[in-house]
Amino acid sequence: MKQKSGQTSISNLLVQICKHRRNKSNVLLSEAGIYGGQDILLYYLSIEDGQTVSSLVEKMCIQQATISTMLVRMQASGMITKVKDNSDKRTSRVFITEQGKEAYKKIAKIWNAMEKVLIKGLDNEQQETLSNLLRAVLKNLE
Amino acid sequence: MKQKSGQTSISNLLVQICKHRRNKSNVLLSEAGIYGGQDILLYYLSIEDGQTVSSLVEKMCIQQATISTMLVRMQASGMITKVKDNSDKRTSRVFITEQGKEAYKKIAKIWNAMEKVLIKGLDNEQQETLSNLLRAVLKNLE
DNA sequence: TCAATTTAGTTAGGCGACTAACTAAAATCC
DNA sequence: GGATTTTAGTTAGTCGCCTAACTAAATTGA
Repeated sequence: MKQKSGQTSISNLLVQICKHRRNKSNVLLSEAGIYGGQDILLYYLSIEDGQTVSSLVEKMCIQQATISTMLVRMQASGMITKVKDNSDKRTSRVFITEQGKEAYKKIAKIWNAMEKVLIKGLDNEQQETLSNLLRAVLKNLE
Repeated sequence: MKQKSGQTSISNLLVQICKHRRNKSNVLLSEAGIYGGQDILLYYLSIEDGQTVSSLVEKMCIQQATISTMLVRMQASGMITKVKDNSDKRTSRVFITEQGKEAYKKIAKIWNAMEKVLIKGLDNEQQETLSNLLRAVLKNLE
């Protein structure tokens, strides 16, 4: 059996979708004063404030180095603050600022809007099916 | 109806999948001596050699600026060559080198391997369903 | 014909993401 | 208790990707 590849593969469809999703998302996020990637960080901080950098790294599935420079920028832009932990002087705890909270409100709206765009025209059953299949794919990658 | 968001949304699943897919892909591609993103360029060149930069930009859905620096690097690493077009001195034509062709052979194998990983455990019908749903999502984004 | 506009690419600078090499602090172990 | 190892983060450097500003060449249009 000849395998699909290139243009027609699921892999390529995913790449295309992510490219477009990211582009659309970035346009909207820039209106909230943040950059793509920072939204996820603010999401996790809004779930639990004052986490360590390592904790965020684990949840966000990114490298320490990535988040490190990201936090420098986000502190500079006033979205978060970083406080050294006294009980363990290696670690820093990250807190979301009021400005960050305001930004996150916009982010939540943007995510909902993005989701609506993505699933436009799909009925509940199709959404469920897609969700299940994507979960299977994700599992395959982990 | 409460909308799904955050962790459980299709948008988030797609982000997760793409992150993992990209990571896995990058590991394999680095063994072929190229970086993520360069594979797609070599793919389009292998389909049609000697294209203009604009032509590649259109197919790859990226900005001229992105491909411009990318081509500088890929010419430096010996994957492609760039030749000024005499009939239109604004344009350059991009050619894949022998080394680039060798790299592409590896890329094709990597893509097939990636596809296999992605769809592991899904039967033909599920693959078809997923493919159709992803196409619908992609259409929603365009 | 010659100025104005469009088109093709490049350069500069910023962000997310990565690896590798590093510092500093905590934990472990002899 | 002191040396070794592990853990937490940072810094430097590379890439892909983007926007904005720029150059140069082709096209259009009065």
